[in-house]
Amino acid sequence: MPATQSDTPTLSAWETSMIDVFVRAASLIGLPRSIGEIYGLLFCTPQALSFDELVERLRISKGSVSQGLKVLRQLGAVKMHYVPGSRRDHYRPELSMKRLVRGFIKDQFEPHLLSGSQRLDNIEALIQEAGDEASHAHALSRLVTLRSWQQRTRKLIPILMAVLGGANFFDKEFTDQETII
Amino acid sequence: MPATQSDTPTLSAWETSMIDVFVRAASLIGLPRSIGEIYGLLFCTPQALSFDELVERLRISKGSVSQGLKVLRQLGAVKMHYVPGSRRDHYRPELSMKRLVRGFIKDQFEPHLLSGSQRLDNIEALIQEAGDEASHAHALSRLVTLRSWQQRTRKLIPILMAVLGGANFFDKEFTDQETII
DNA sequence: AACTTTGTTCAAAAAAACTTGAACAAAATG
DNA sequence: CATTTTGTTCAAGTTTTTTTGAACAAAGTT
Repeated sequence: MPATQSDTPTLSAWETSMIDVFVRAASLIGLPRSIGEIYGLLFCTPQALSFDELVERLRISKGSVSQGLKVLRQLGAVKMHYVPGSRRDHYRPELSMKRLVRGFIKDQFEPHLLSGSQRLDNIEALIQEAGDEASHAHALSRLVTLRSWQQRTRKLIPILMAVLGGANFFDKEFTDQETII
Repeated sequence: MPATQSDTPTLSAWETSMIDVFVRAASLIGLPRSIGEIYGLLFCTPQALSFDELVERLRISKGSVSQGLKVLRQLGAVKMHYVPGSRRDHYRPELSMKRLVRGFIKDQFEPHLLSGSQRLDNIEALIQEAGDEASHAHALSRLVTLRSWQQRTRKLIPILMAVLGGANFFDKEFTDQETII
């Protein structure tokens, strides 16, 4: 098979299925399909891939790849990888579950928790201002519940990270260059 | 103020803000606005509310309320509450964070984990069938990574529930009828 | 400096998700 | 049994999100 300069090898069956897993996972956590595809292909591929290779192999637009990589970089889900002799940026997937989860929580979760605290203070003020004295007690007690949920969520995150970071003897990966922590 | 038979009291400022918190929380976990509104209003209100009261006070369609309550029931986020002398179904919010989280995980998370296992087995078969012998090793090692992520997620869930269920001395609620566990 | 390569931005198009409301079913009432 | 009450279903309409691609910027080459 004489390869002309730009024949894009189509995705193999197993690659398609594995990418599909990431597309579903992305949608589960509220990220668009294209982001799942990009991370998925990087995950499947032994070498770092360039912008153009992602565009060609996935057959999605440059715009989608550009925005997708931007989000993935923010999340810490991909790392840029210098390839000598190439001017293009190359990308590798982050393979540590702990770092992936931390990135997601830091970027998508904690901001909401924070702004949440201020919102609850605001609500407390509104309850005080409200005319209806009779229902103050109930309103305030619900506010207490809400604050306790917030606080518990905050305490949960470090525990989660500790469990993910702890002695994970069951998932060493010996065949990869990367150390999976 | 002579109340005619169907004057709908508009939502107070604090109710609106508190409902807003739930609308945001809903969107964070991928649920539609209307579901956040319904749960939010139930959360704000001392008494159980009927279907019609939800439609009227939130000013959303019967269809939205019907579908929203269906999802909330599935999640275990609302409970039906019998009100003597009324033919209508009445609803109360589930106030236990543990139960809310469990309902969400059981309904939205675990199914994906399960189907995930079968998908990975499928991918393994596809890798074996694939012609490209050279990349088998890499593909299989990535599959191992994926399985370890799955397994860790599965182990995480009981820990999460245990932490939520454990001695949570800081969030007792004394003023409500319900026991918050 | 003109040209090429590489990647970003953003307005418009396309797709997906959500909401509505009218038609319908189920059960209670008279 | 006809009628009313209560709630569900679903096709069509609306809104939101995602994708595209052409114009643009930045930096490297000749």
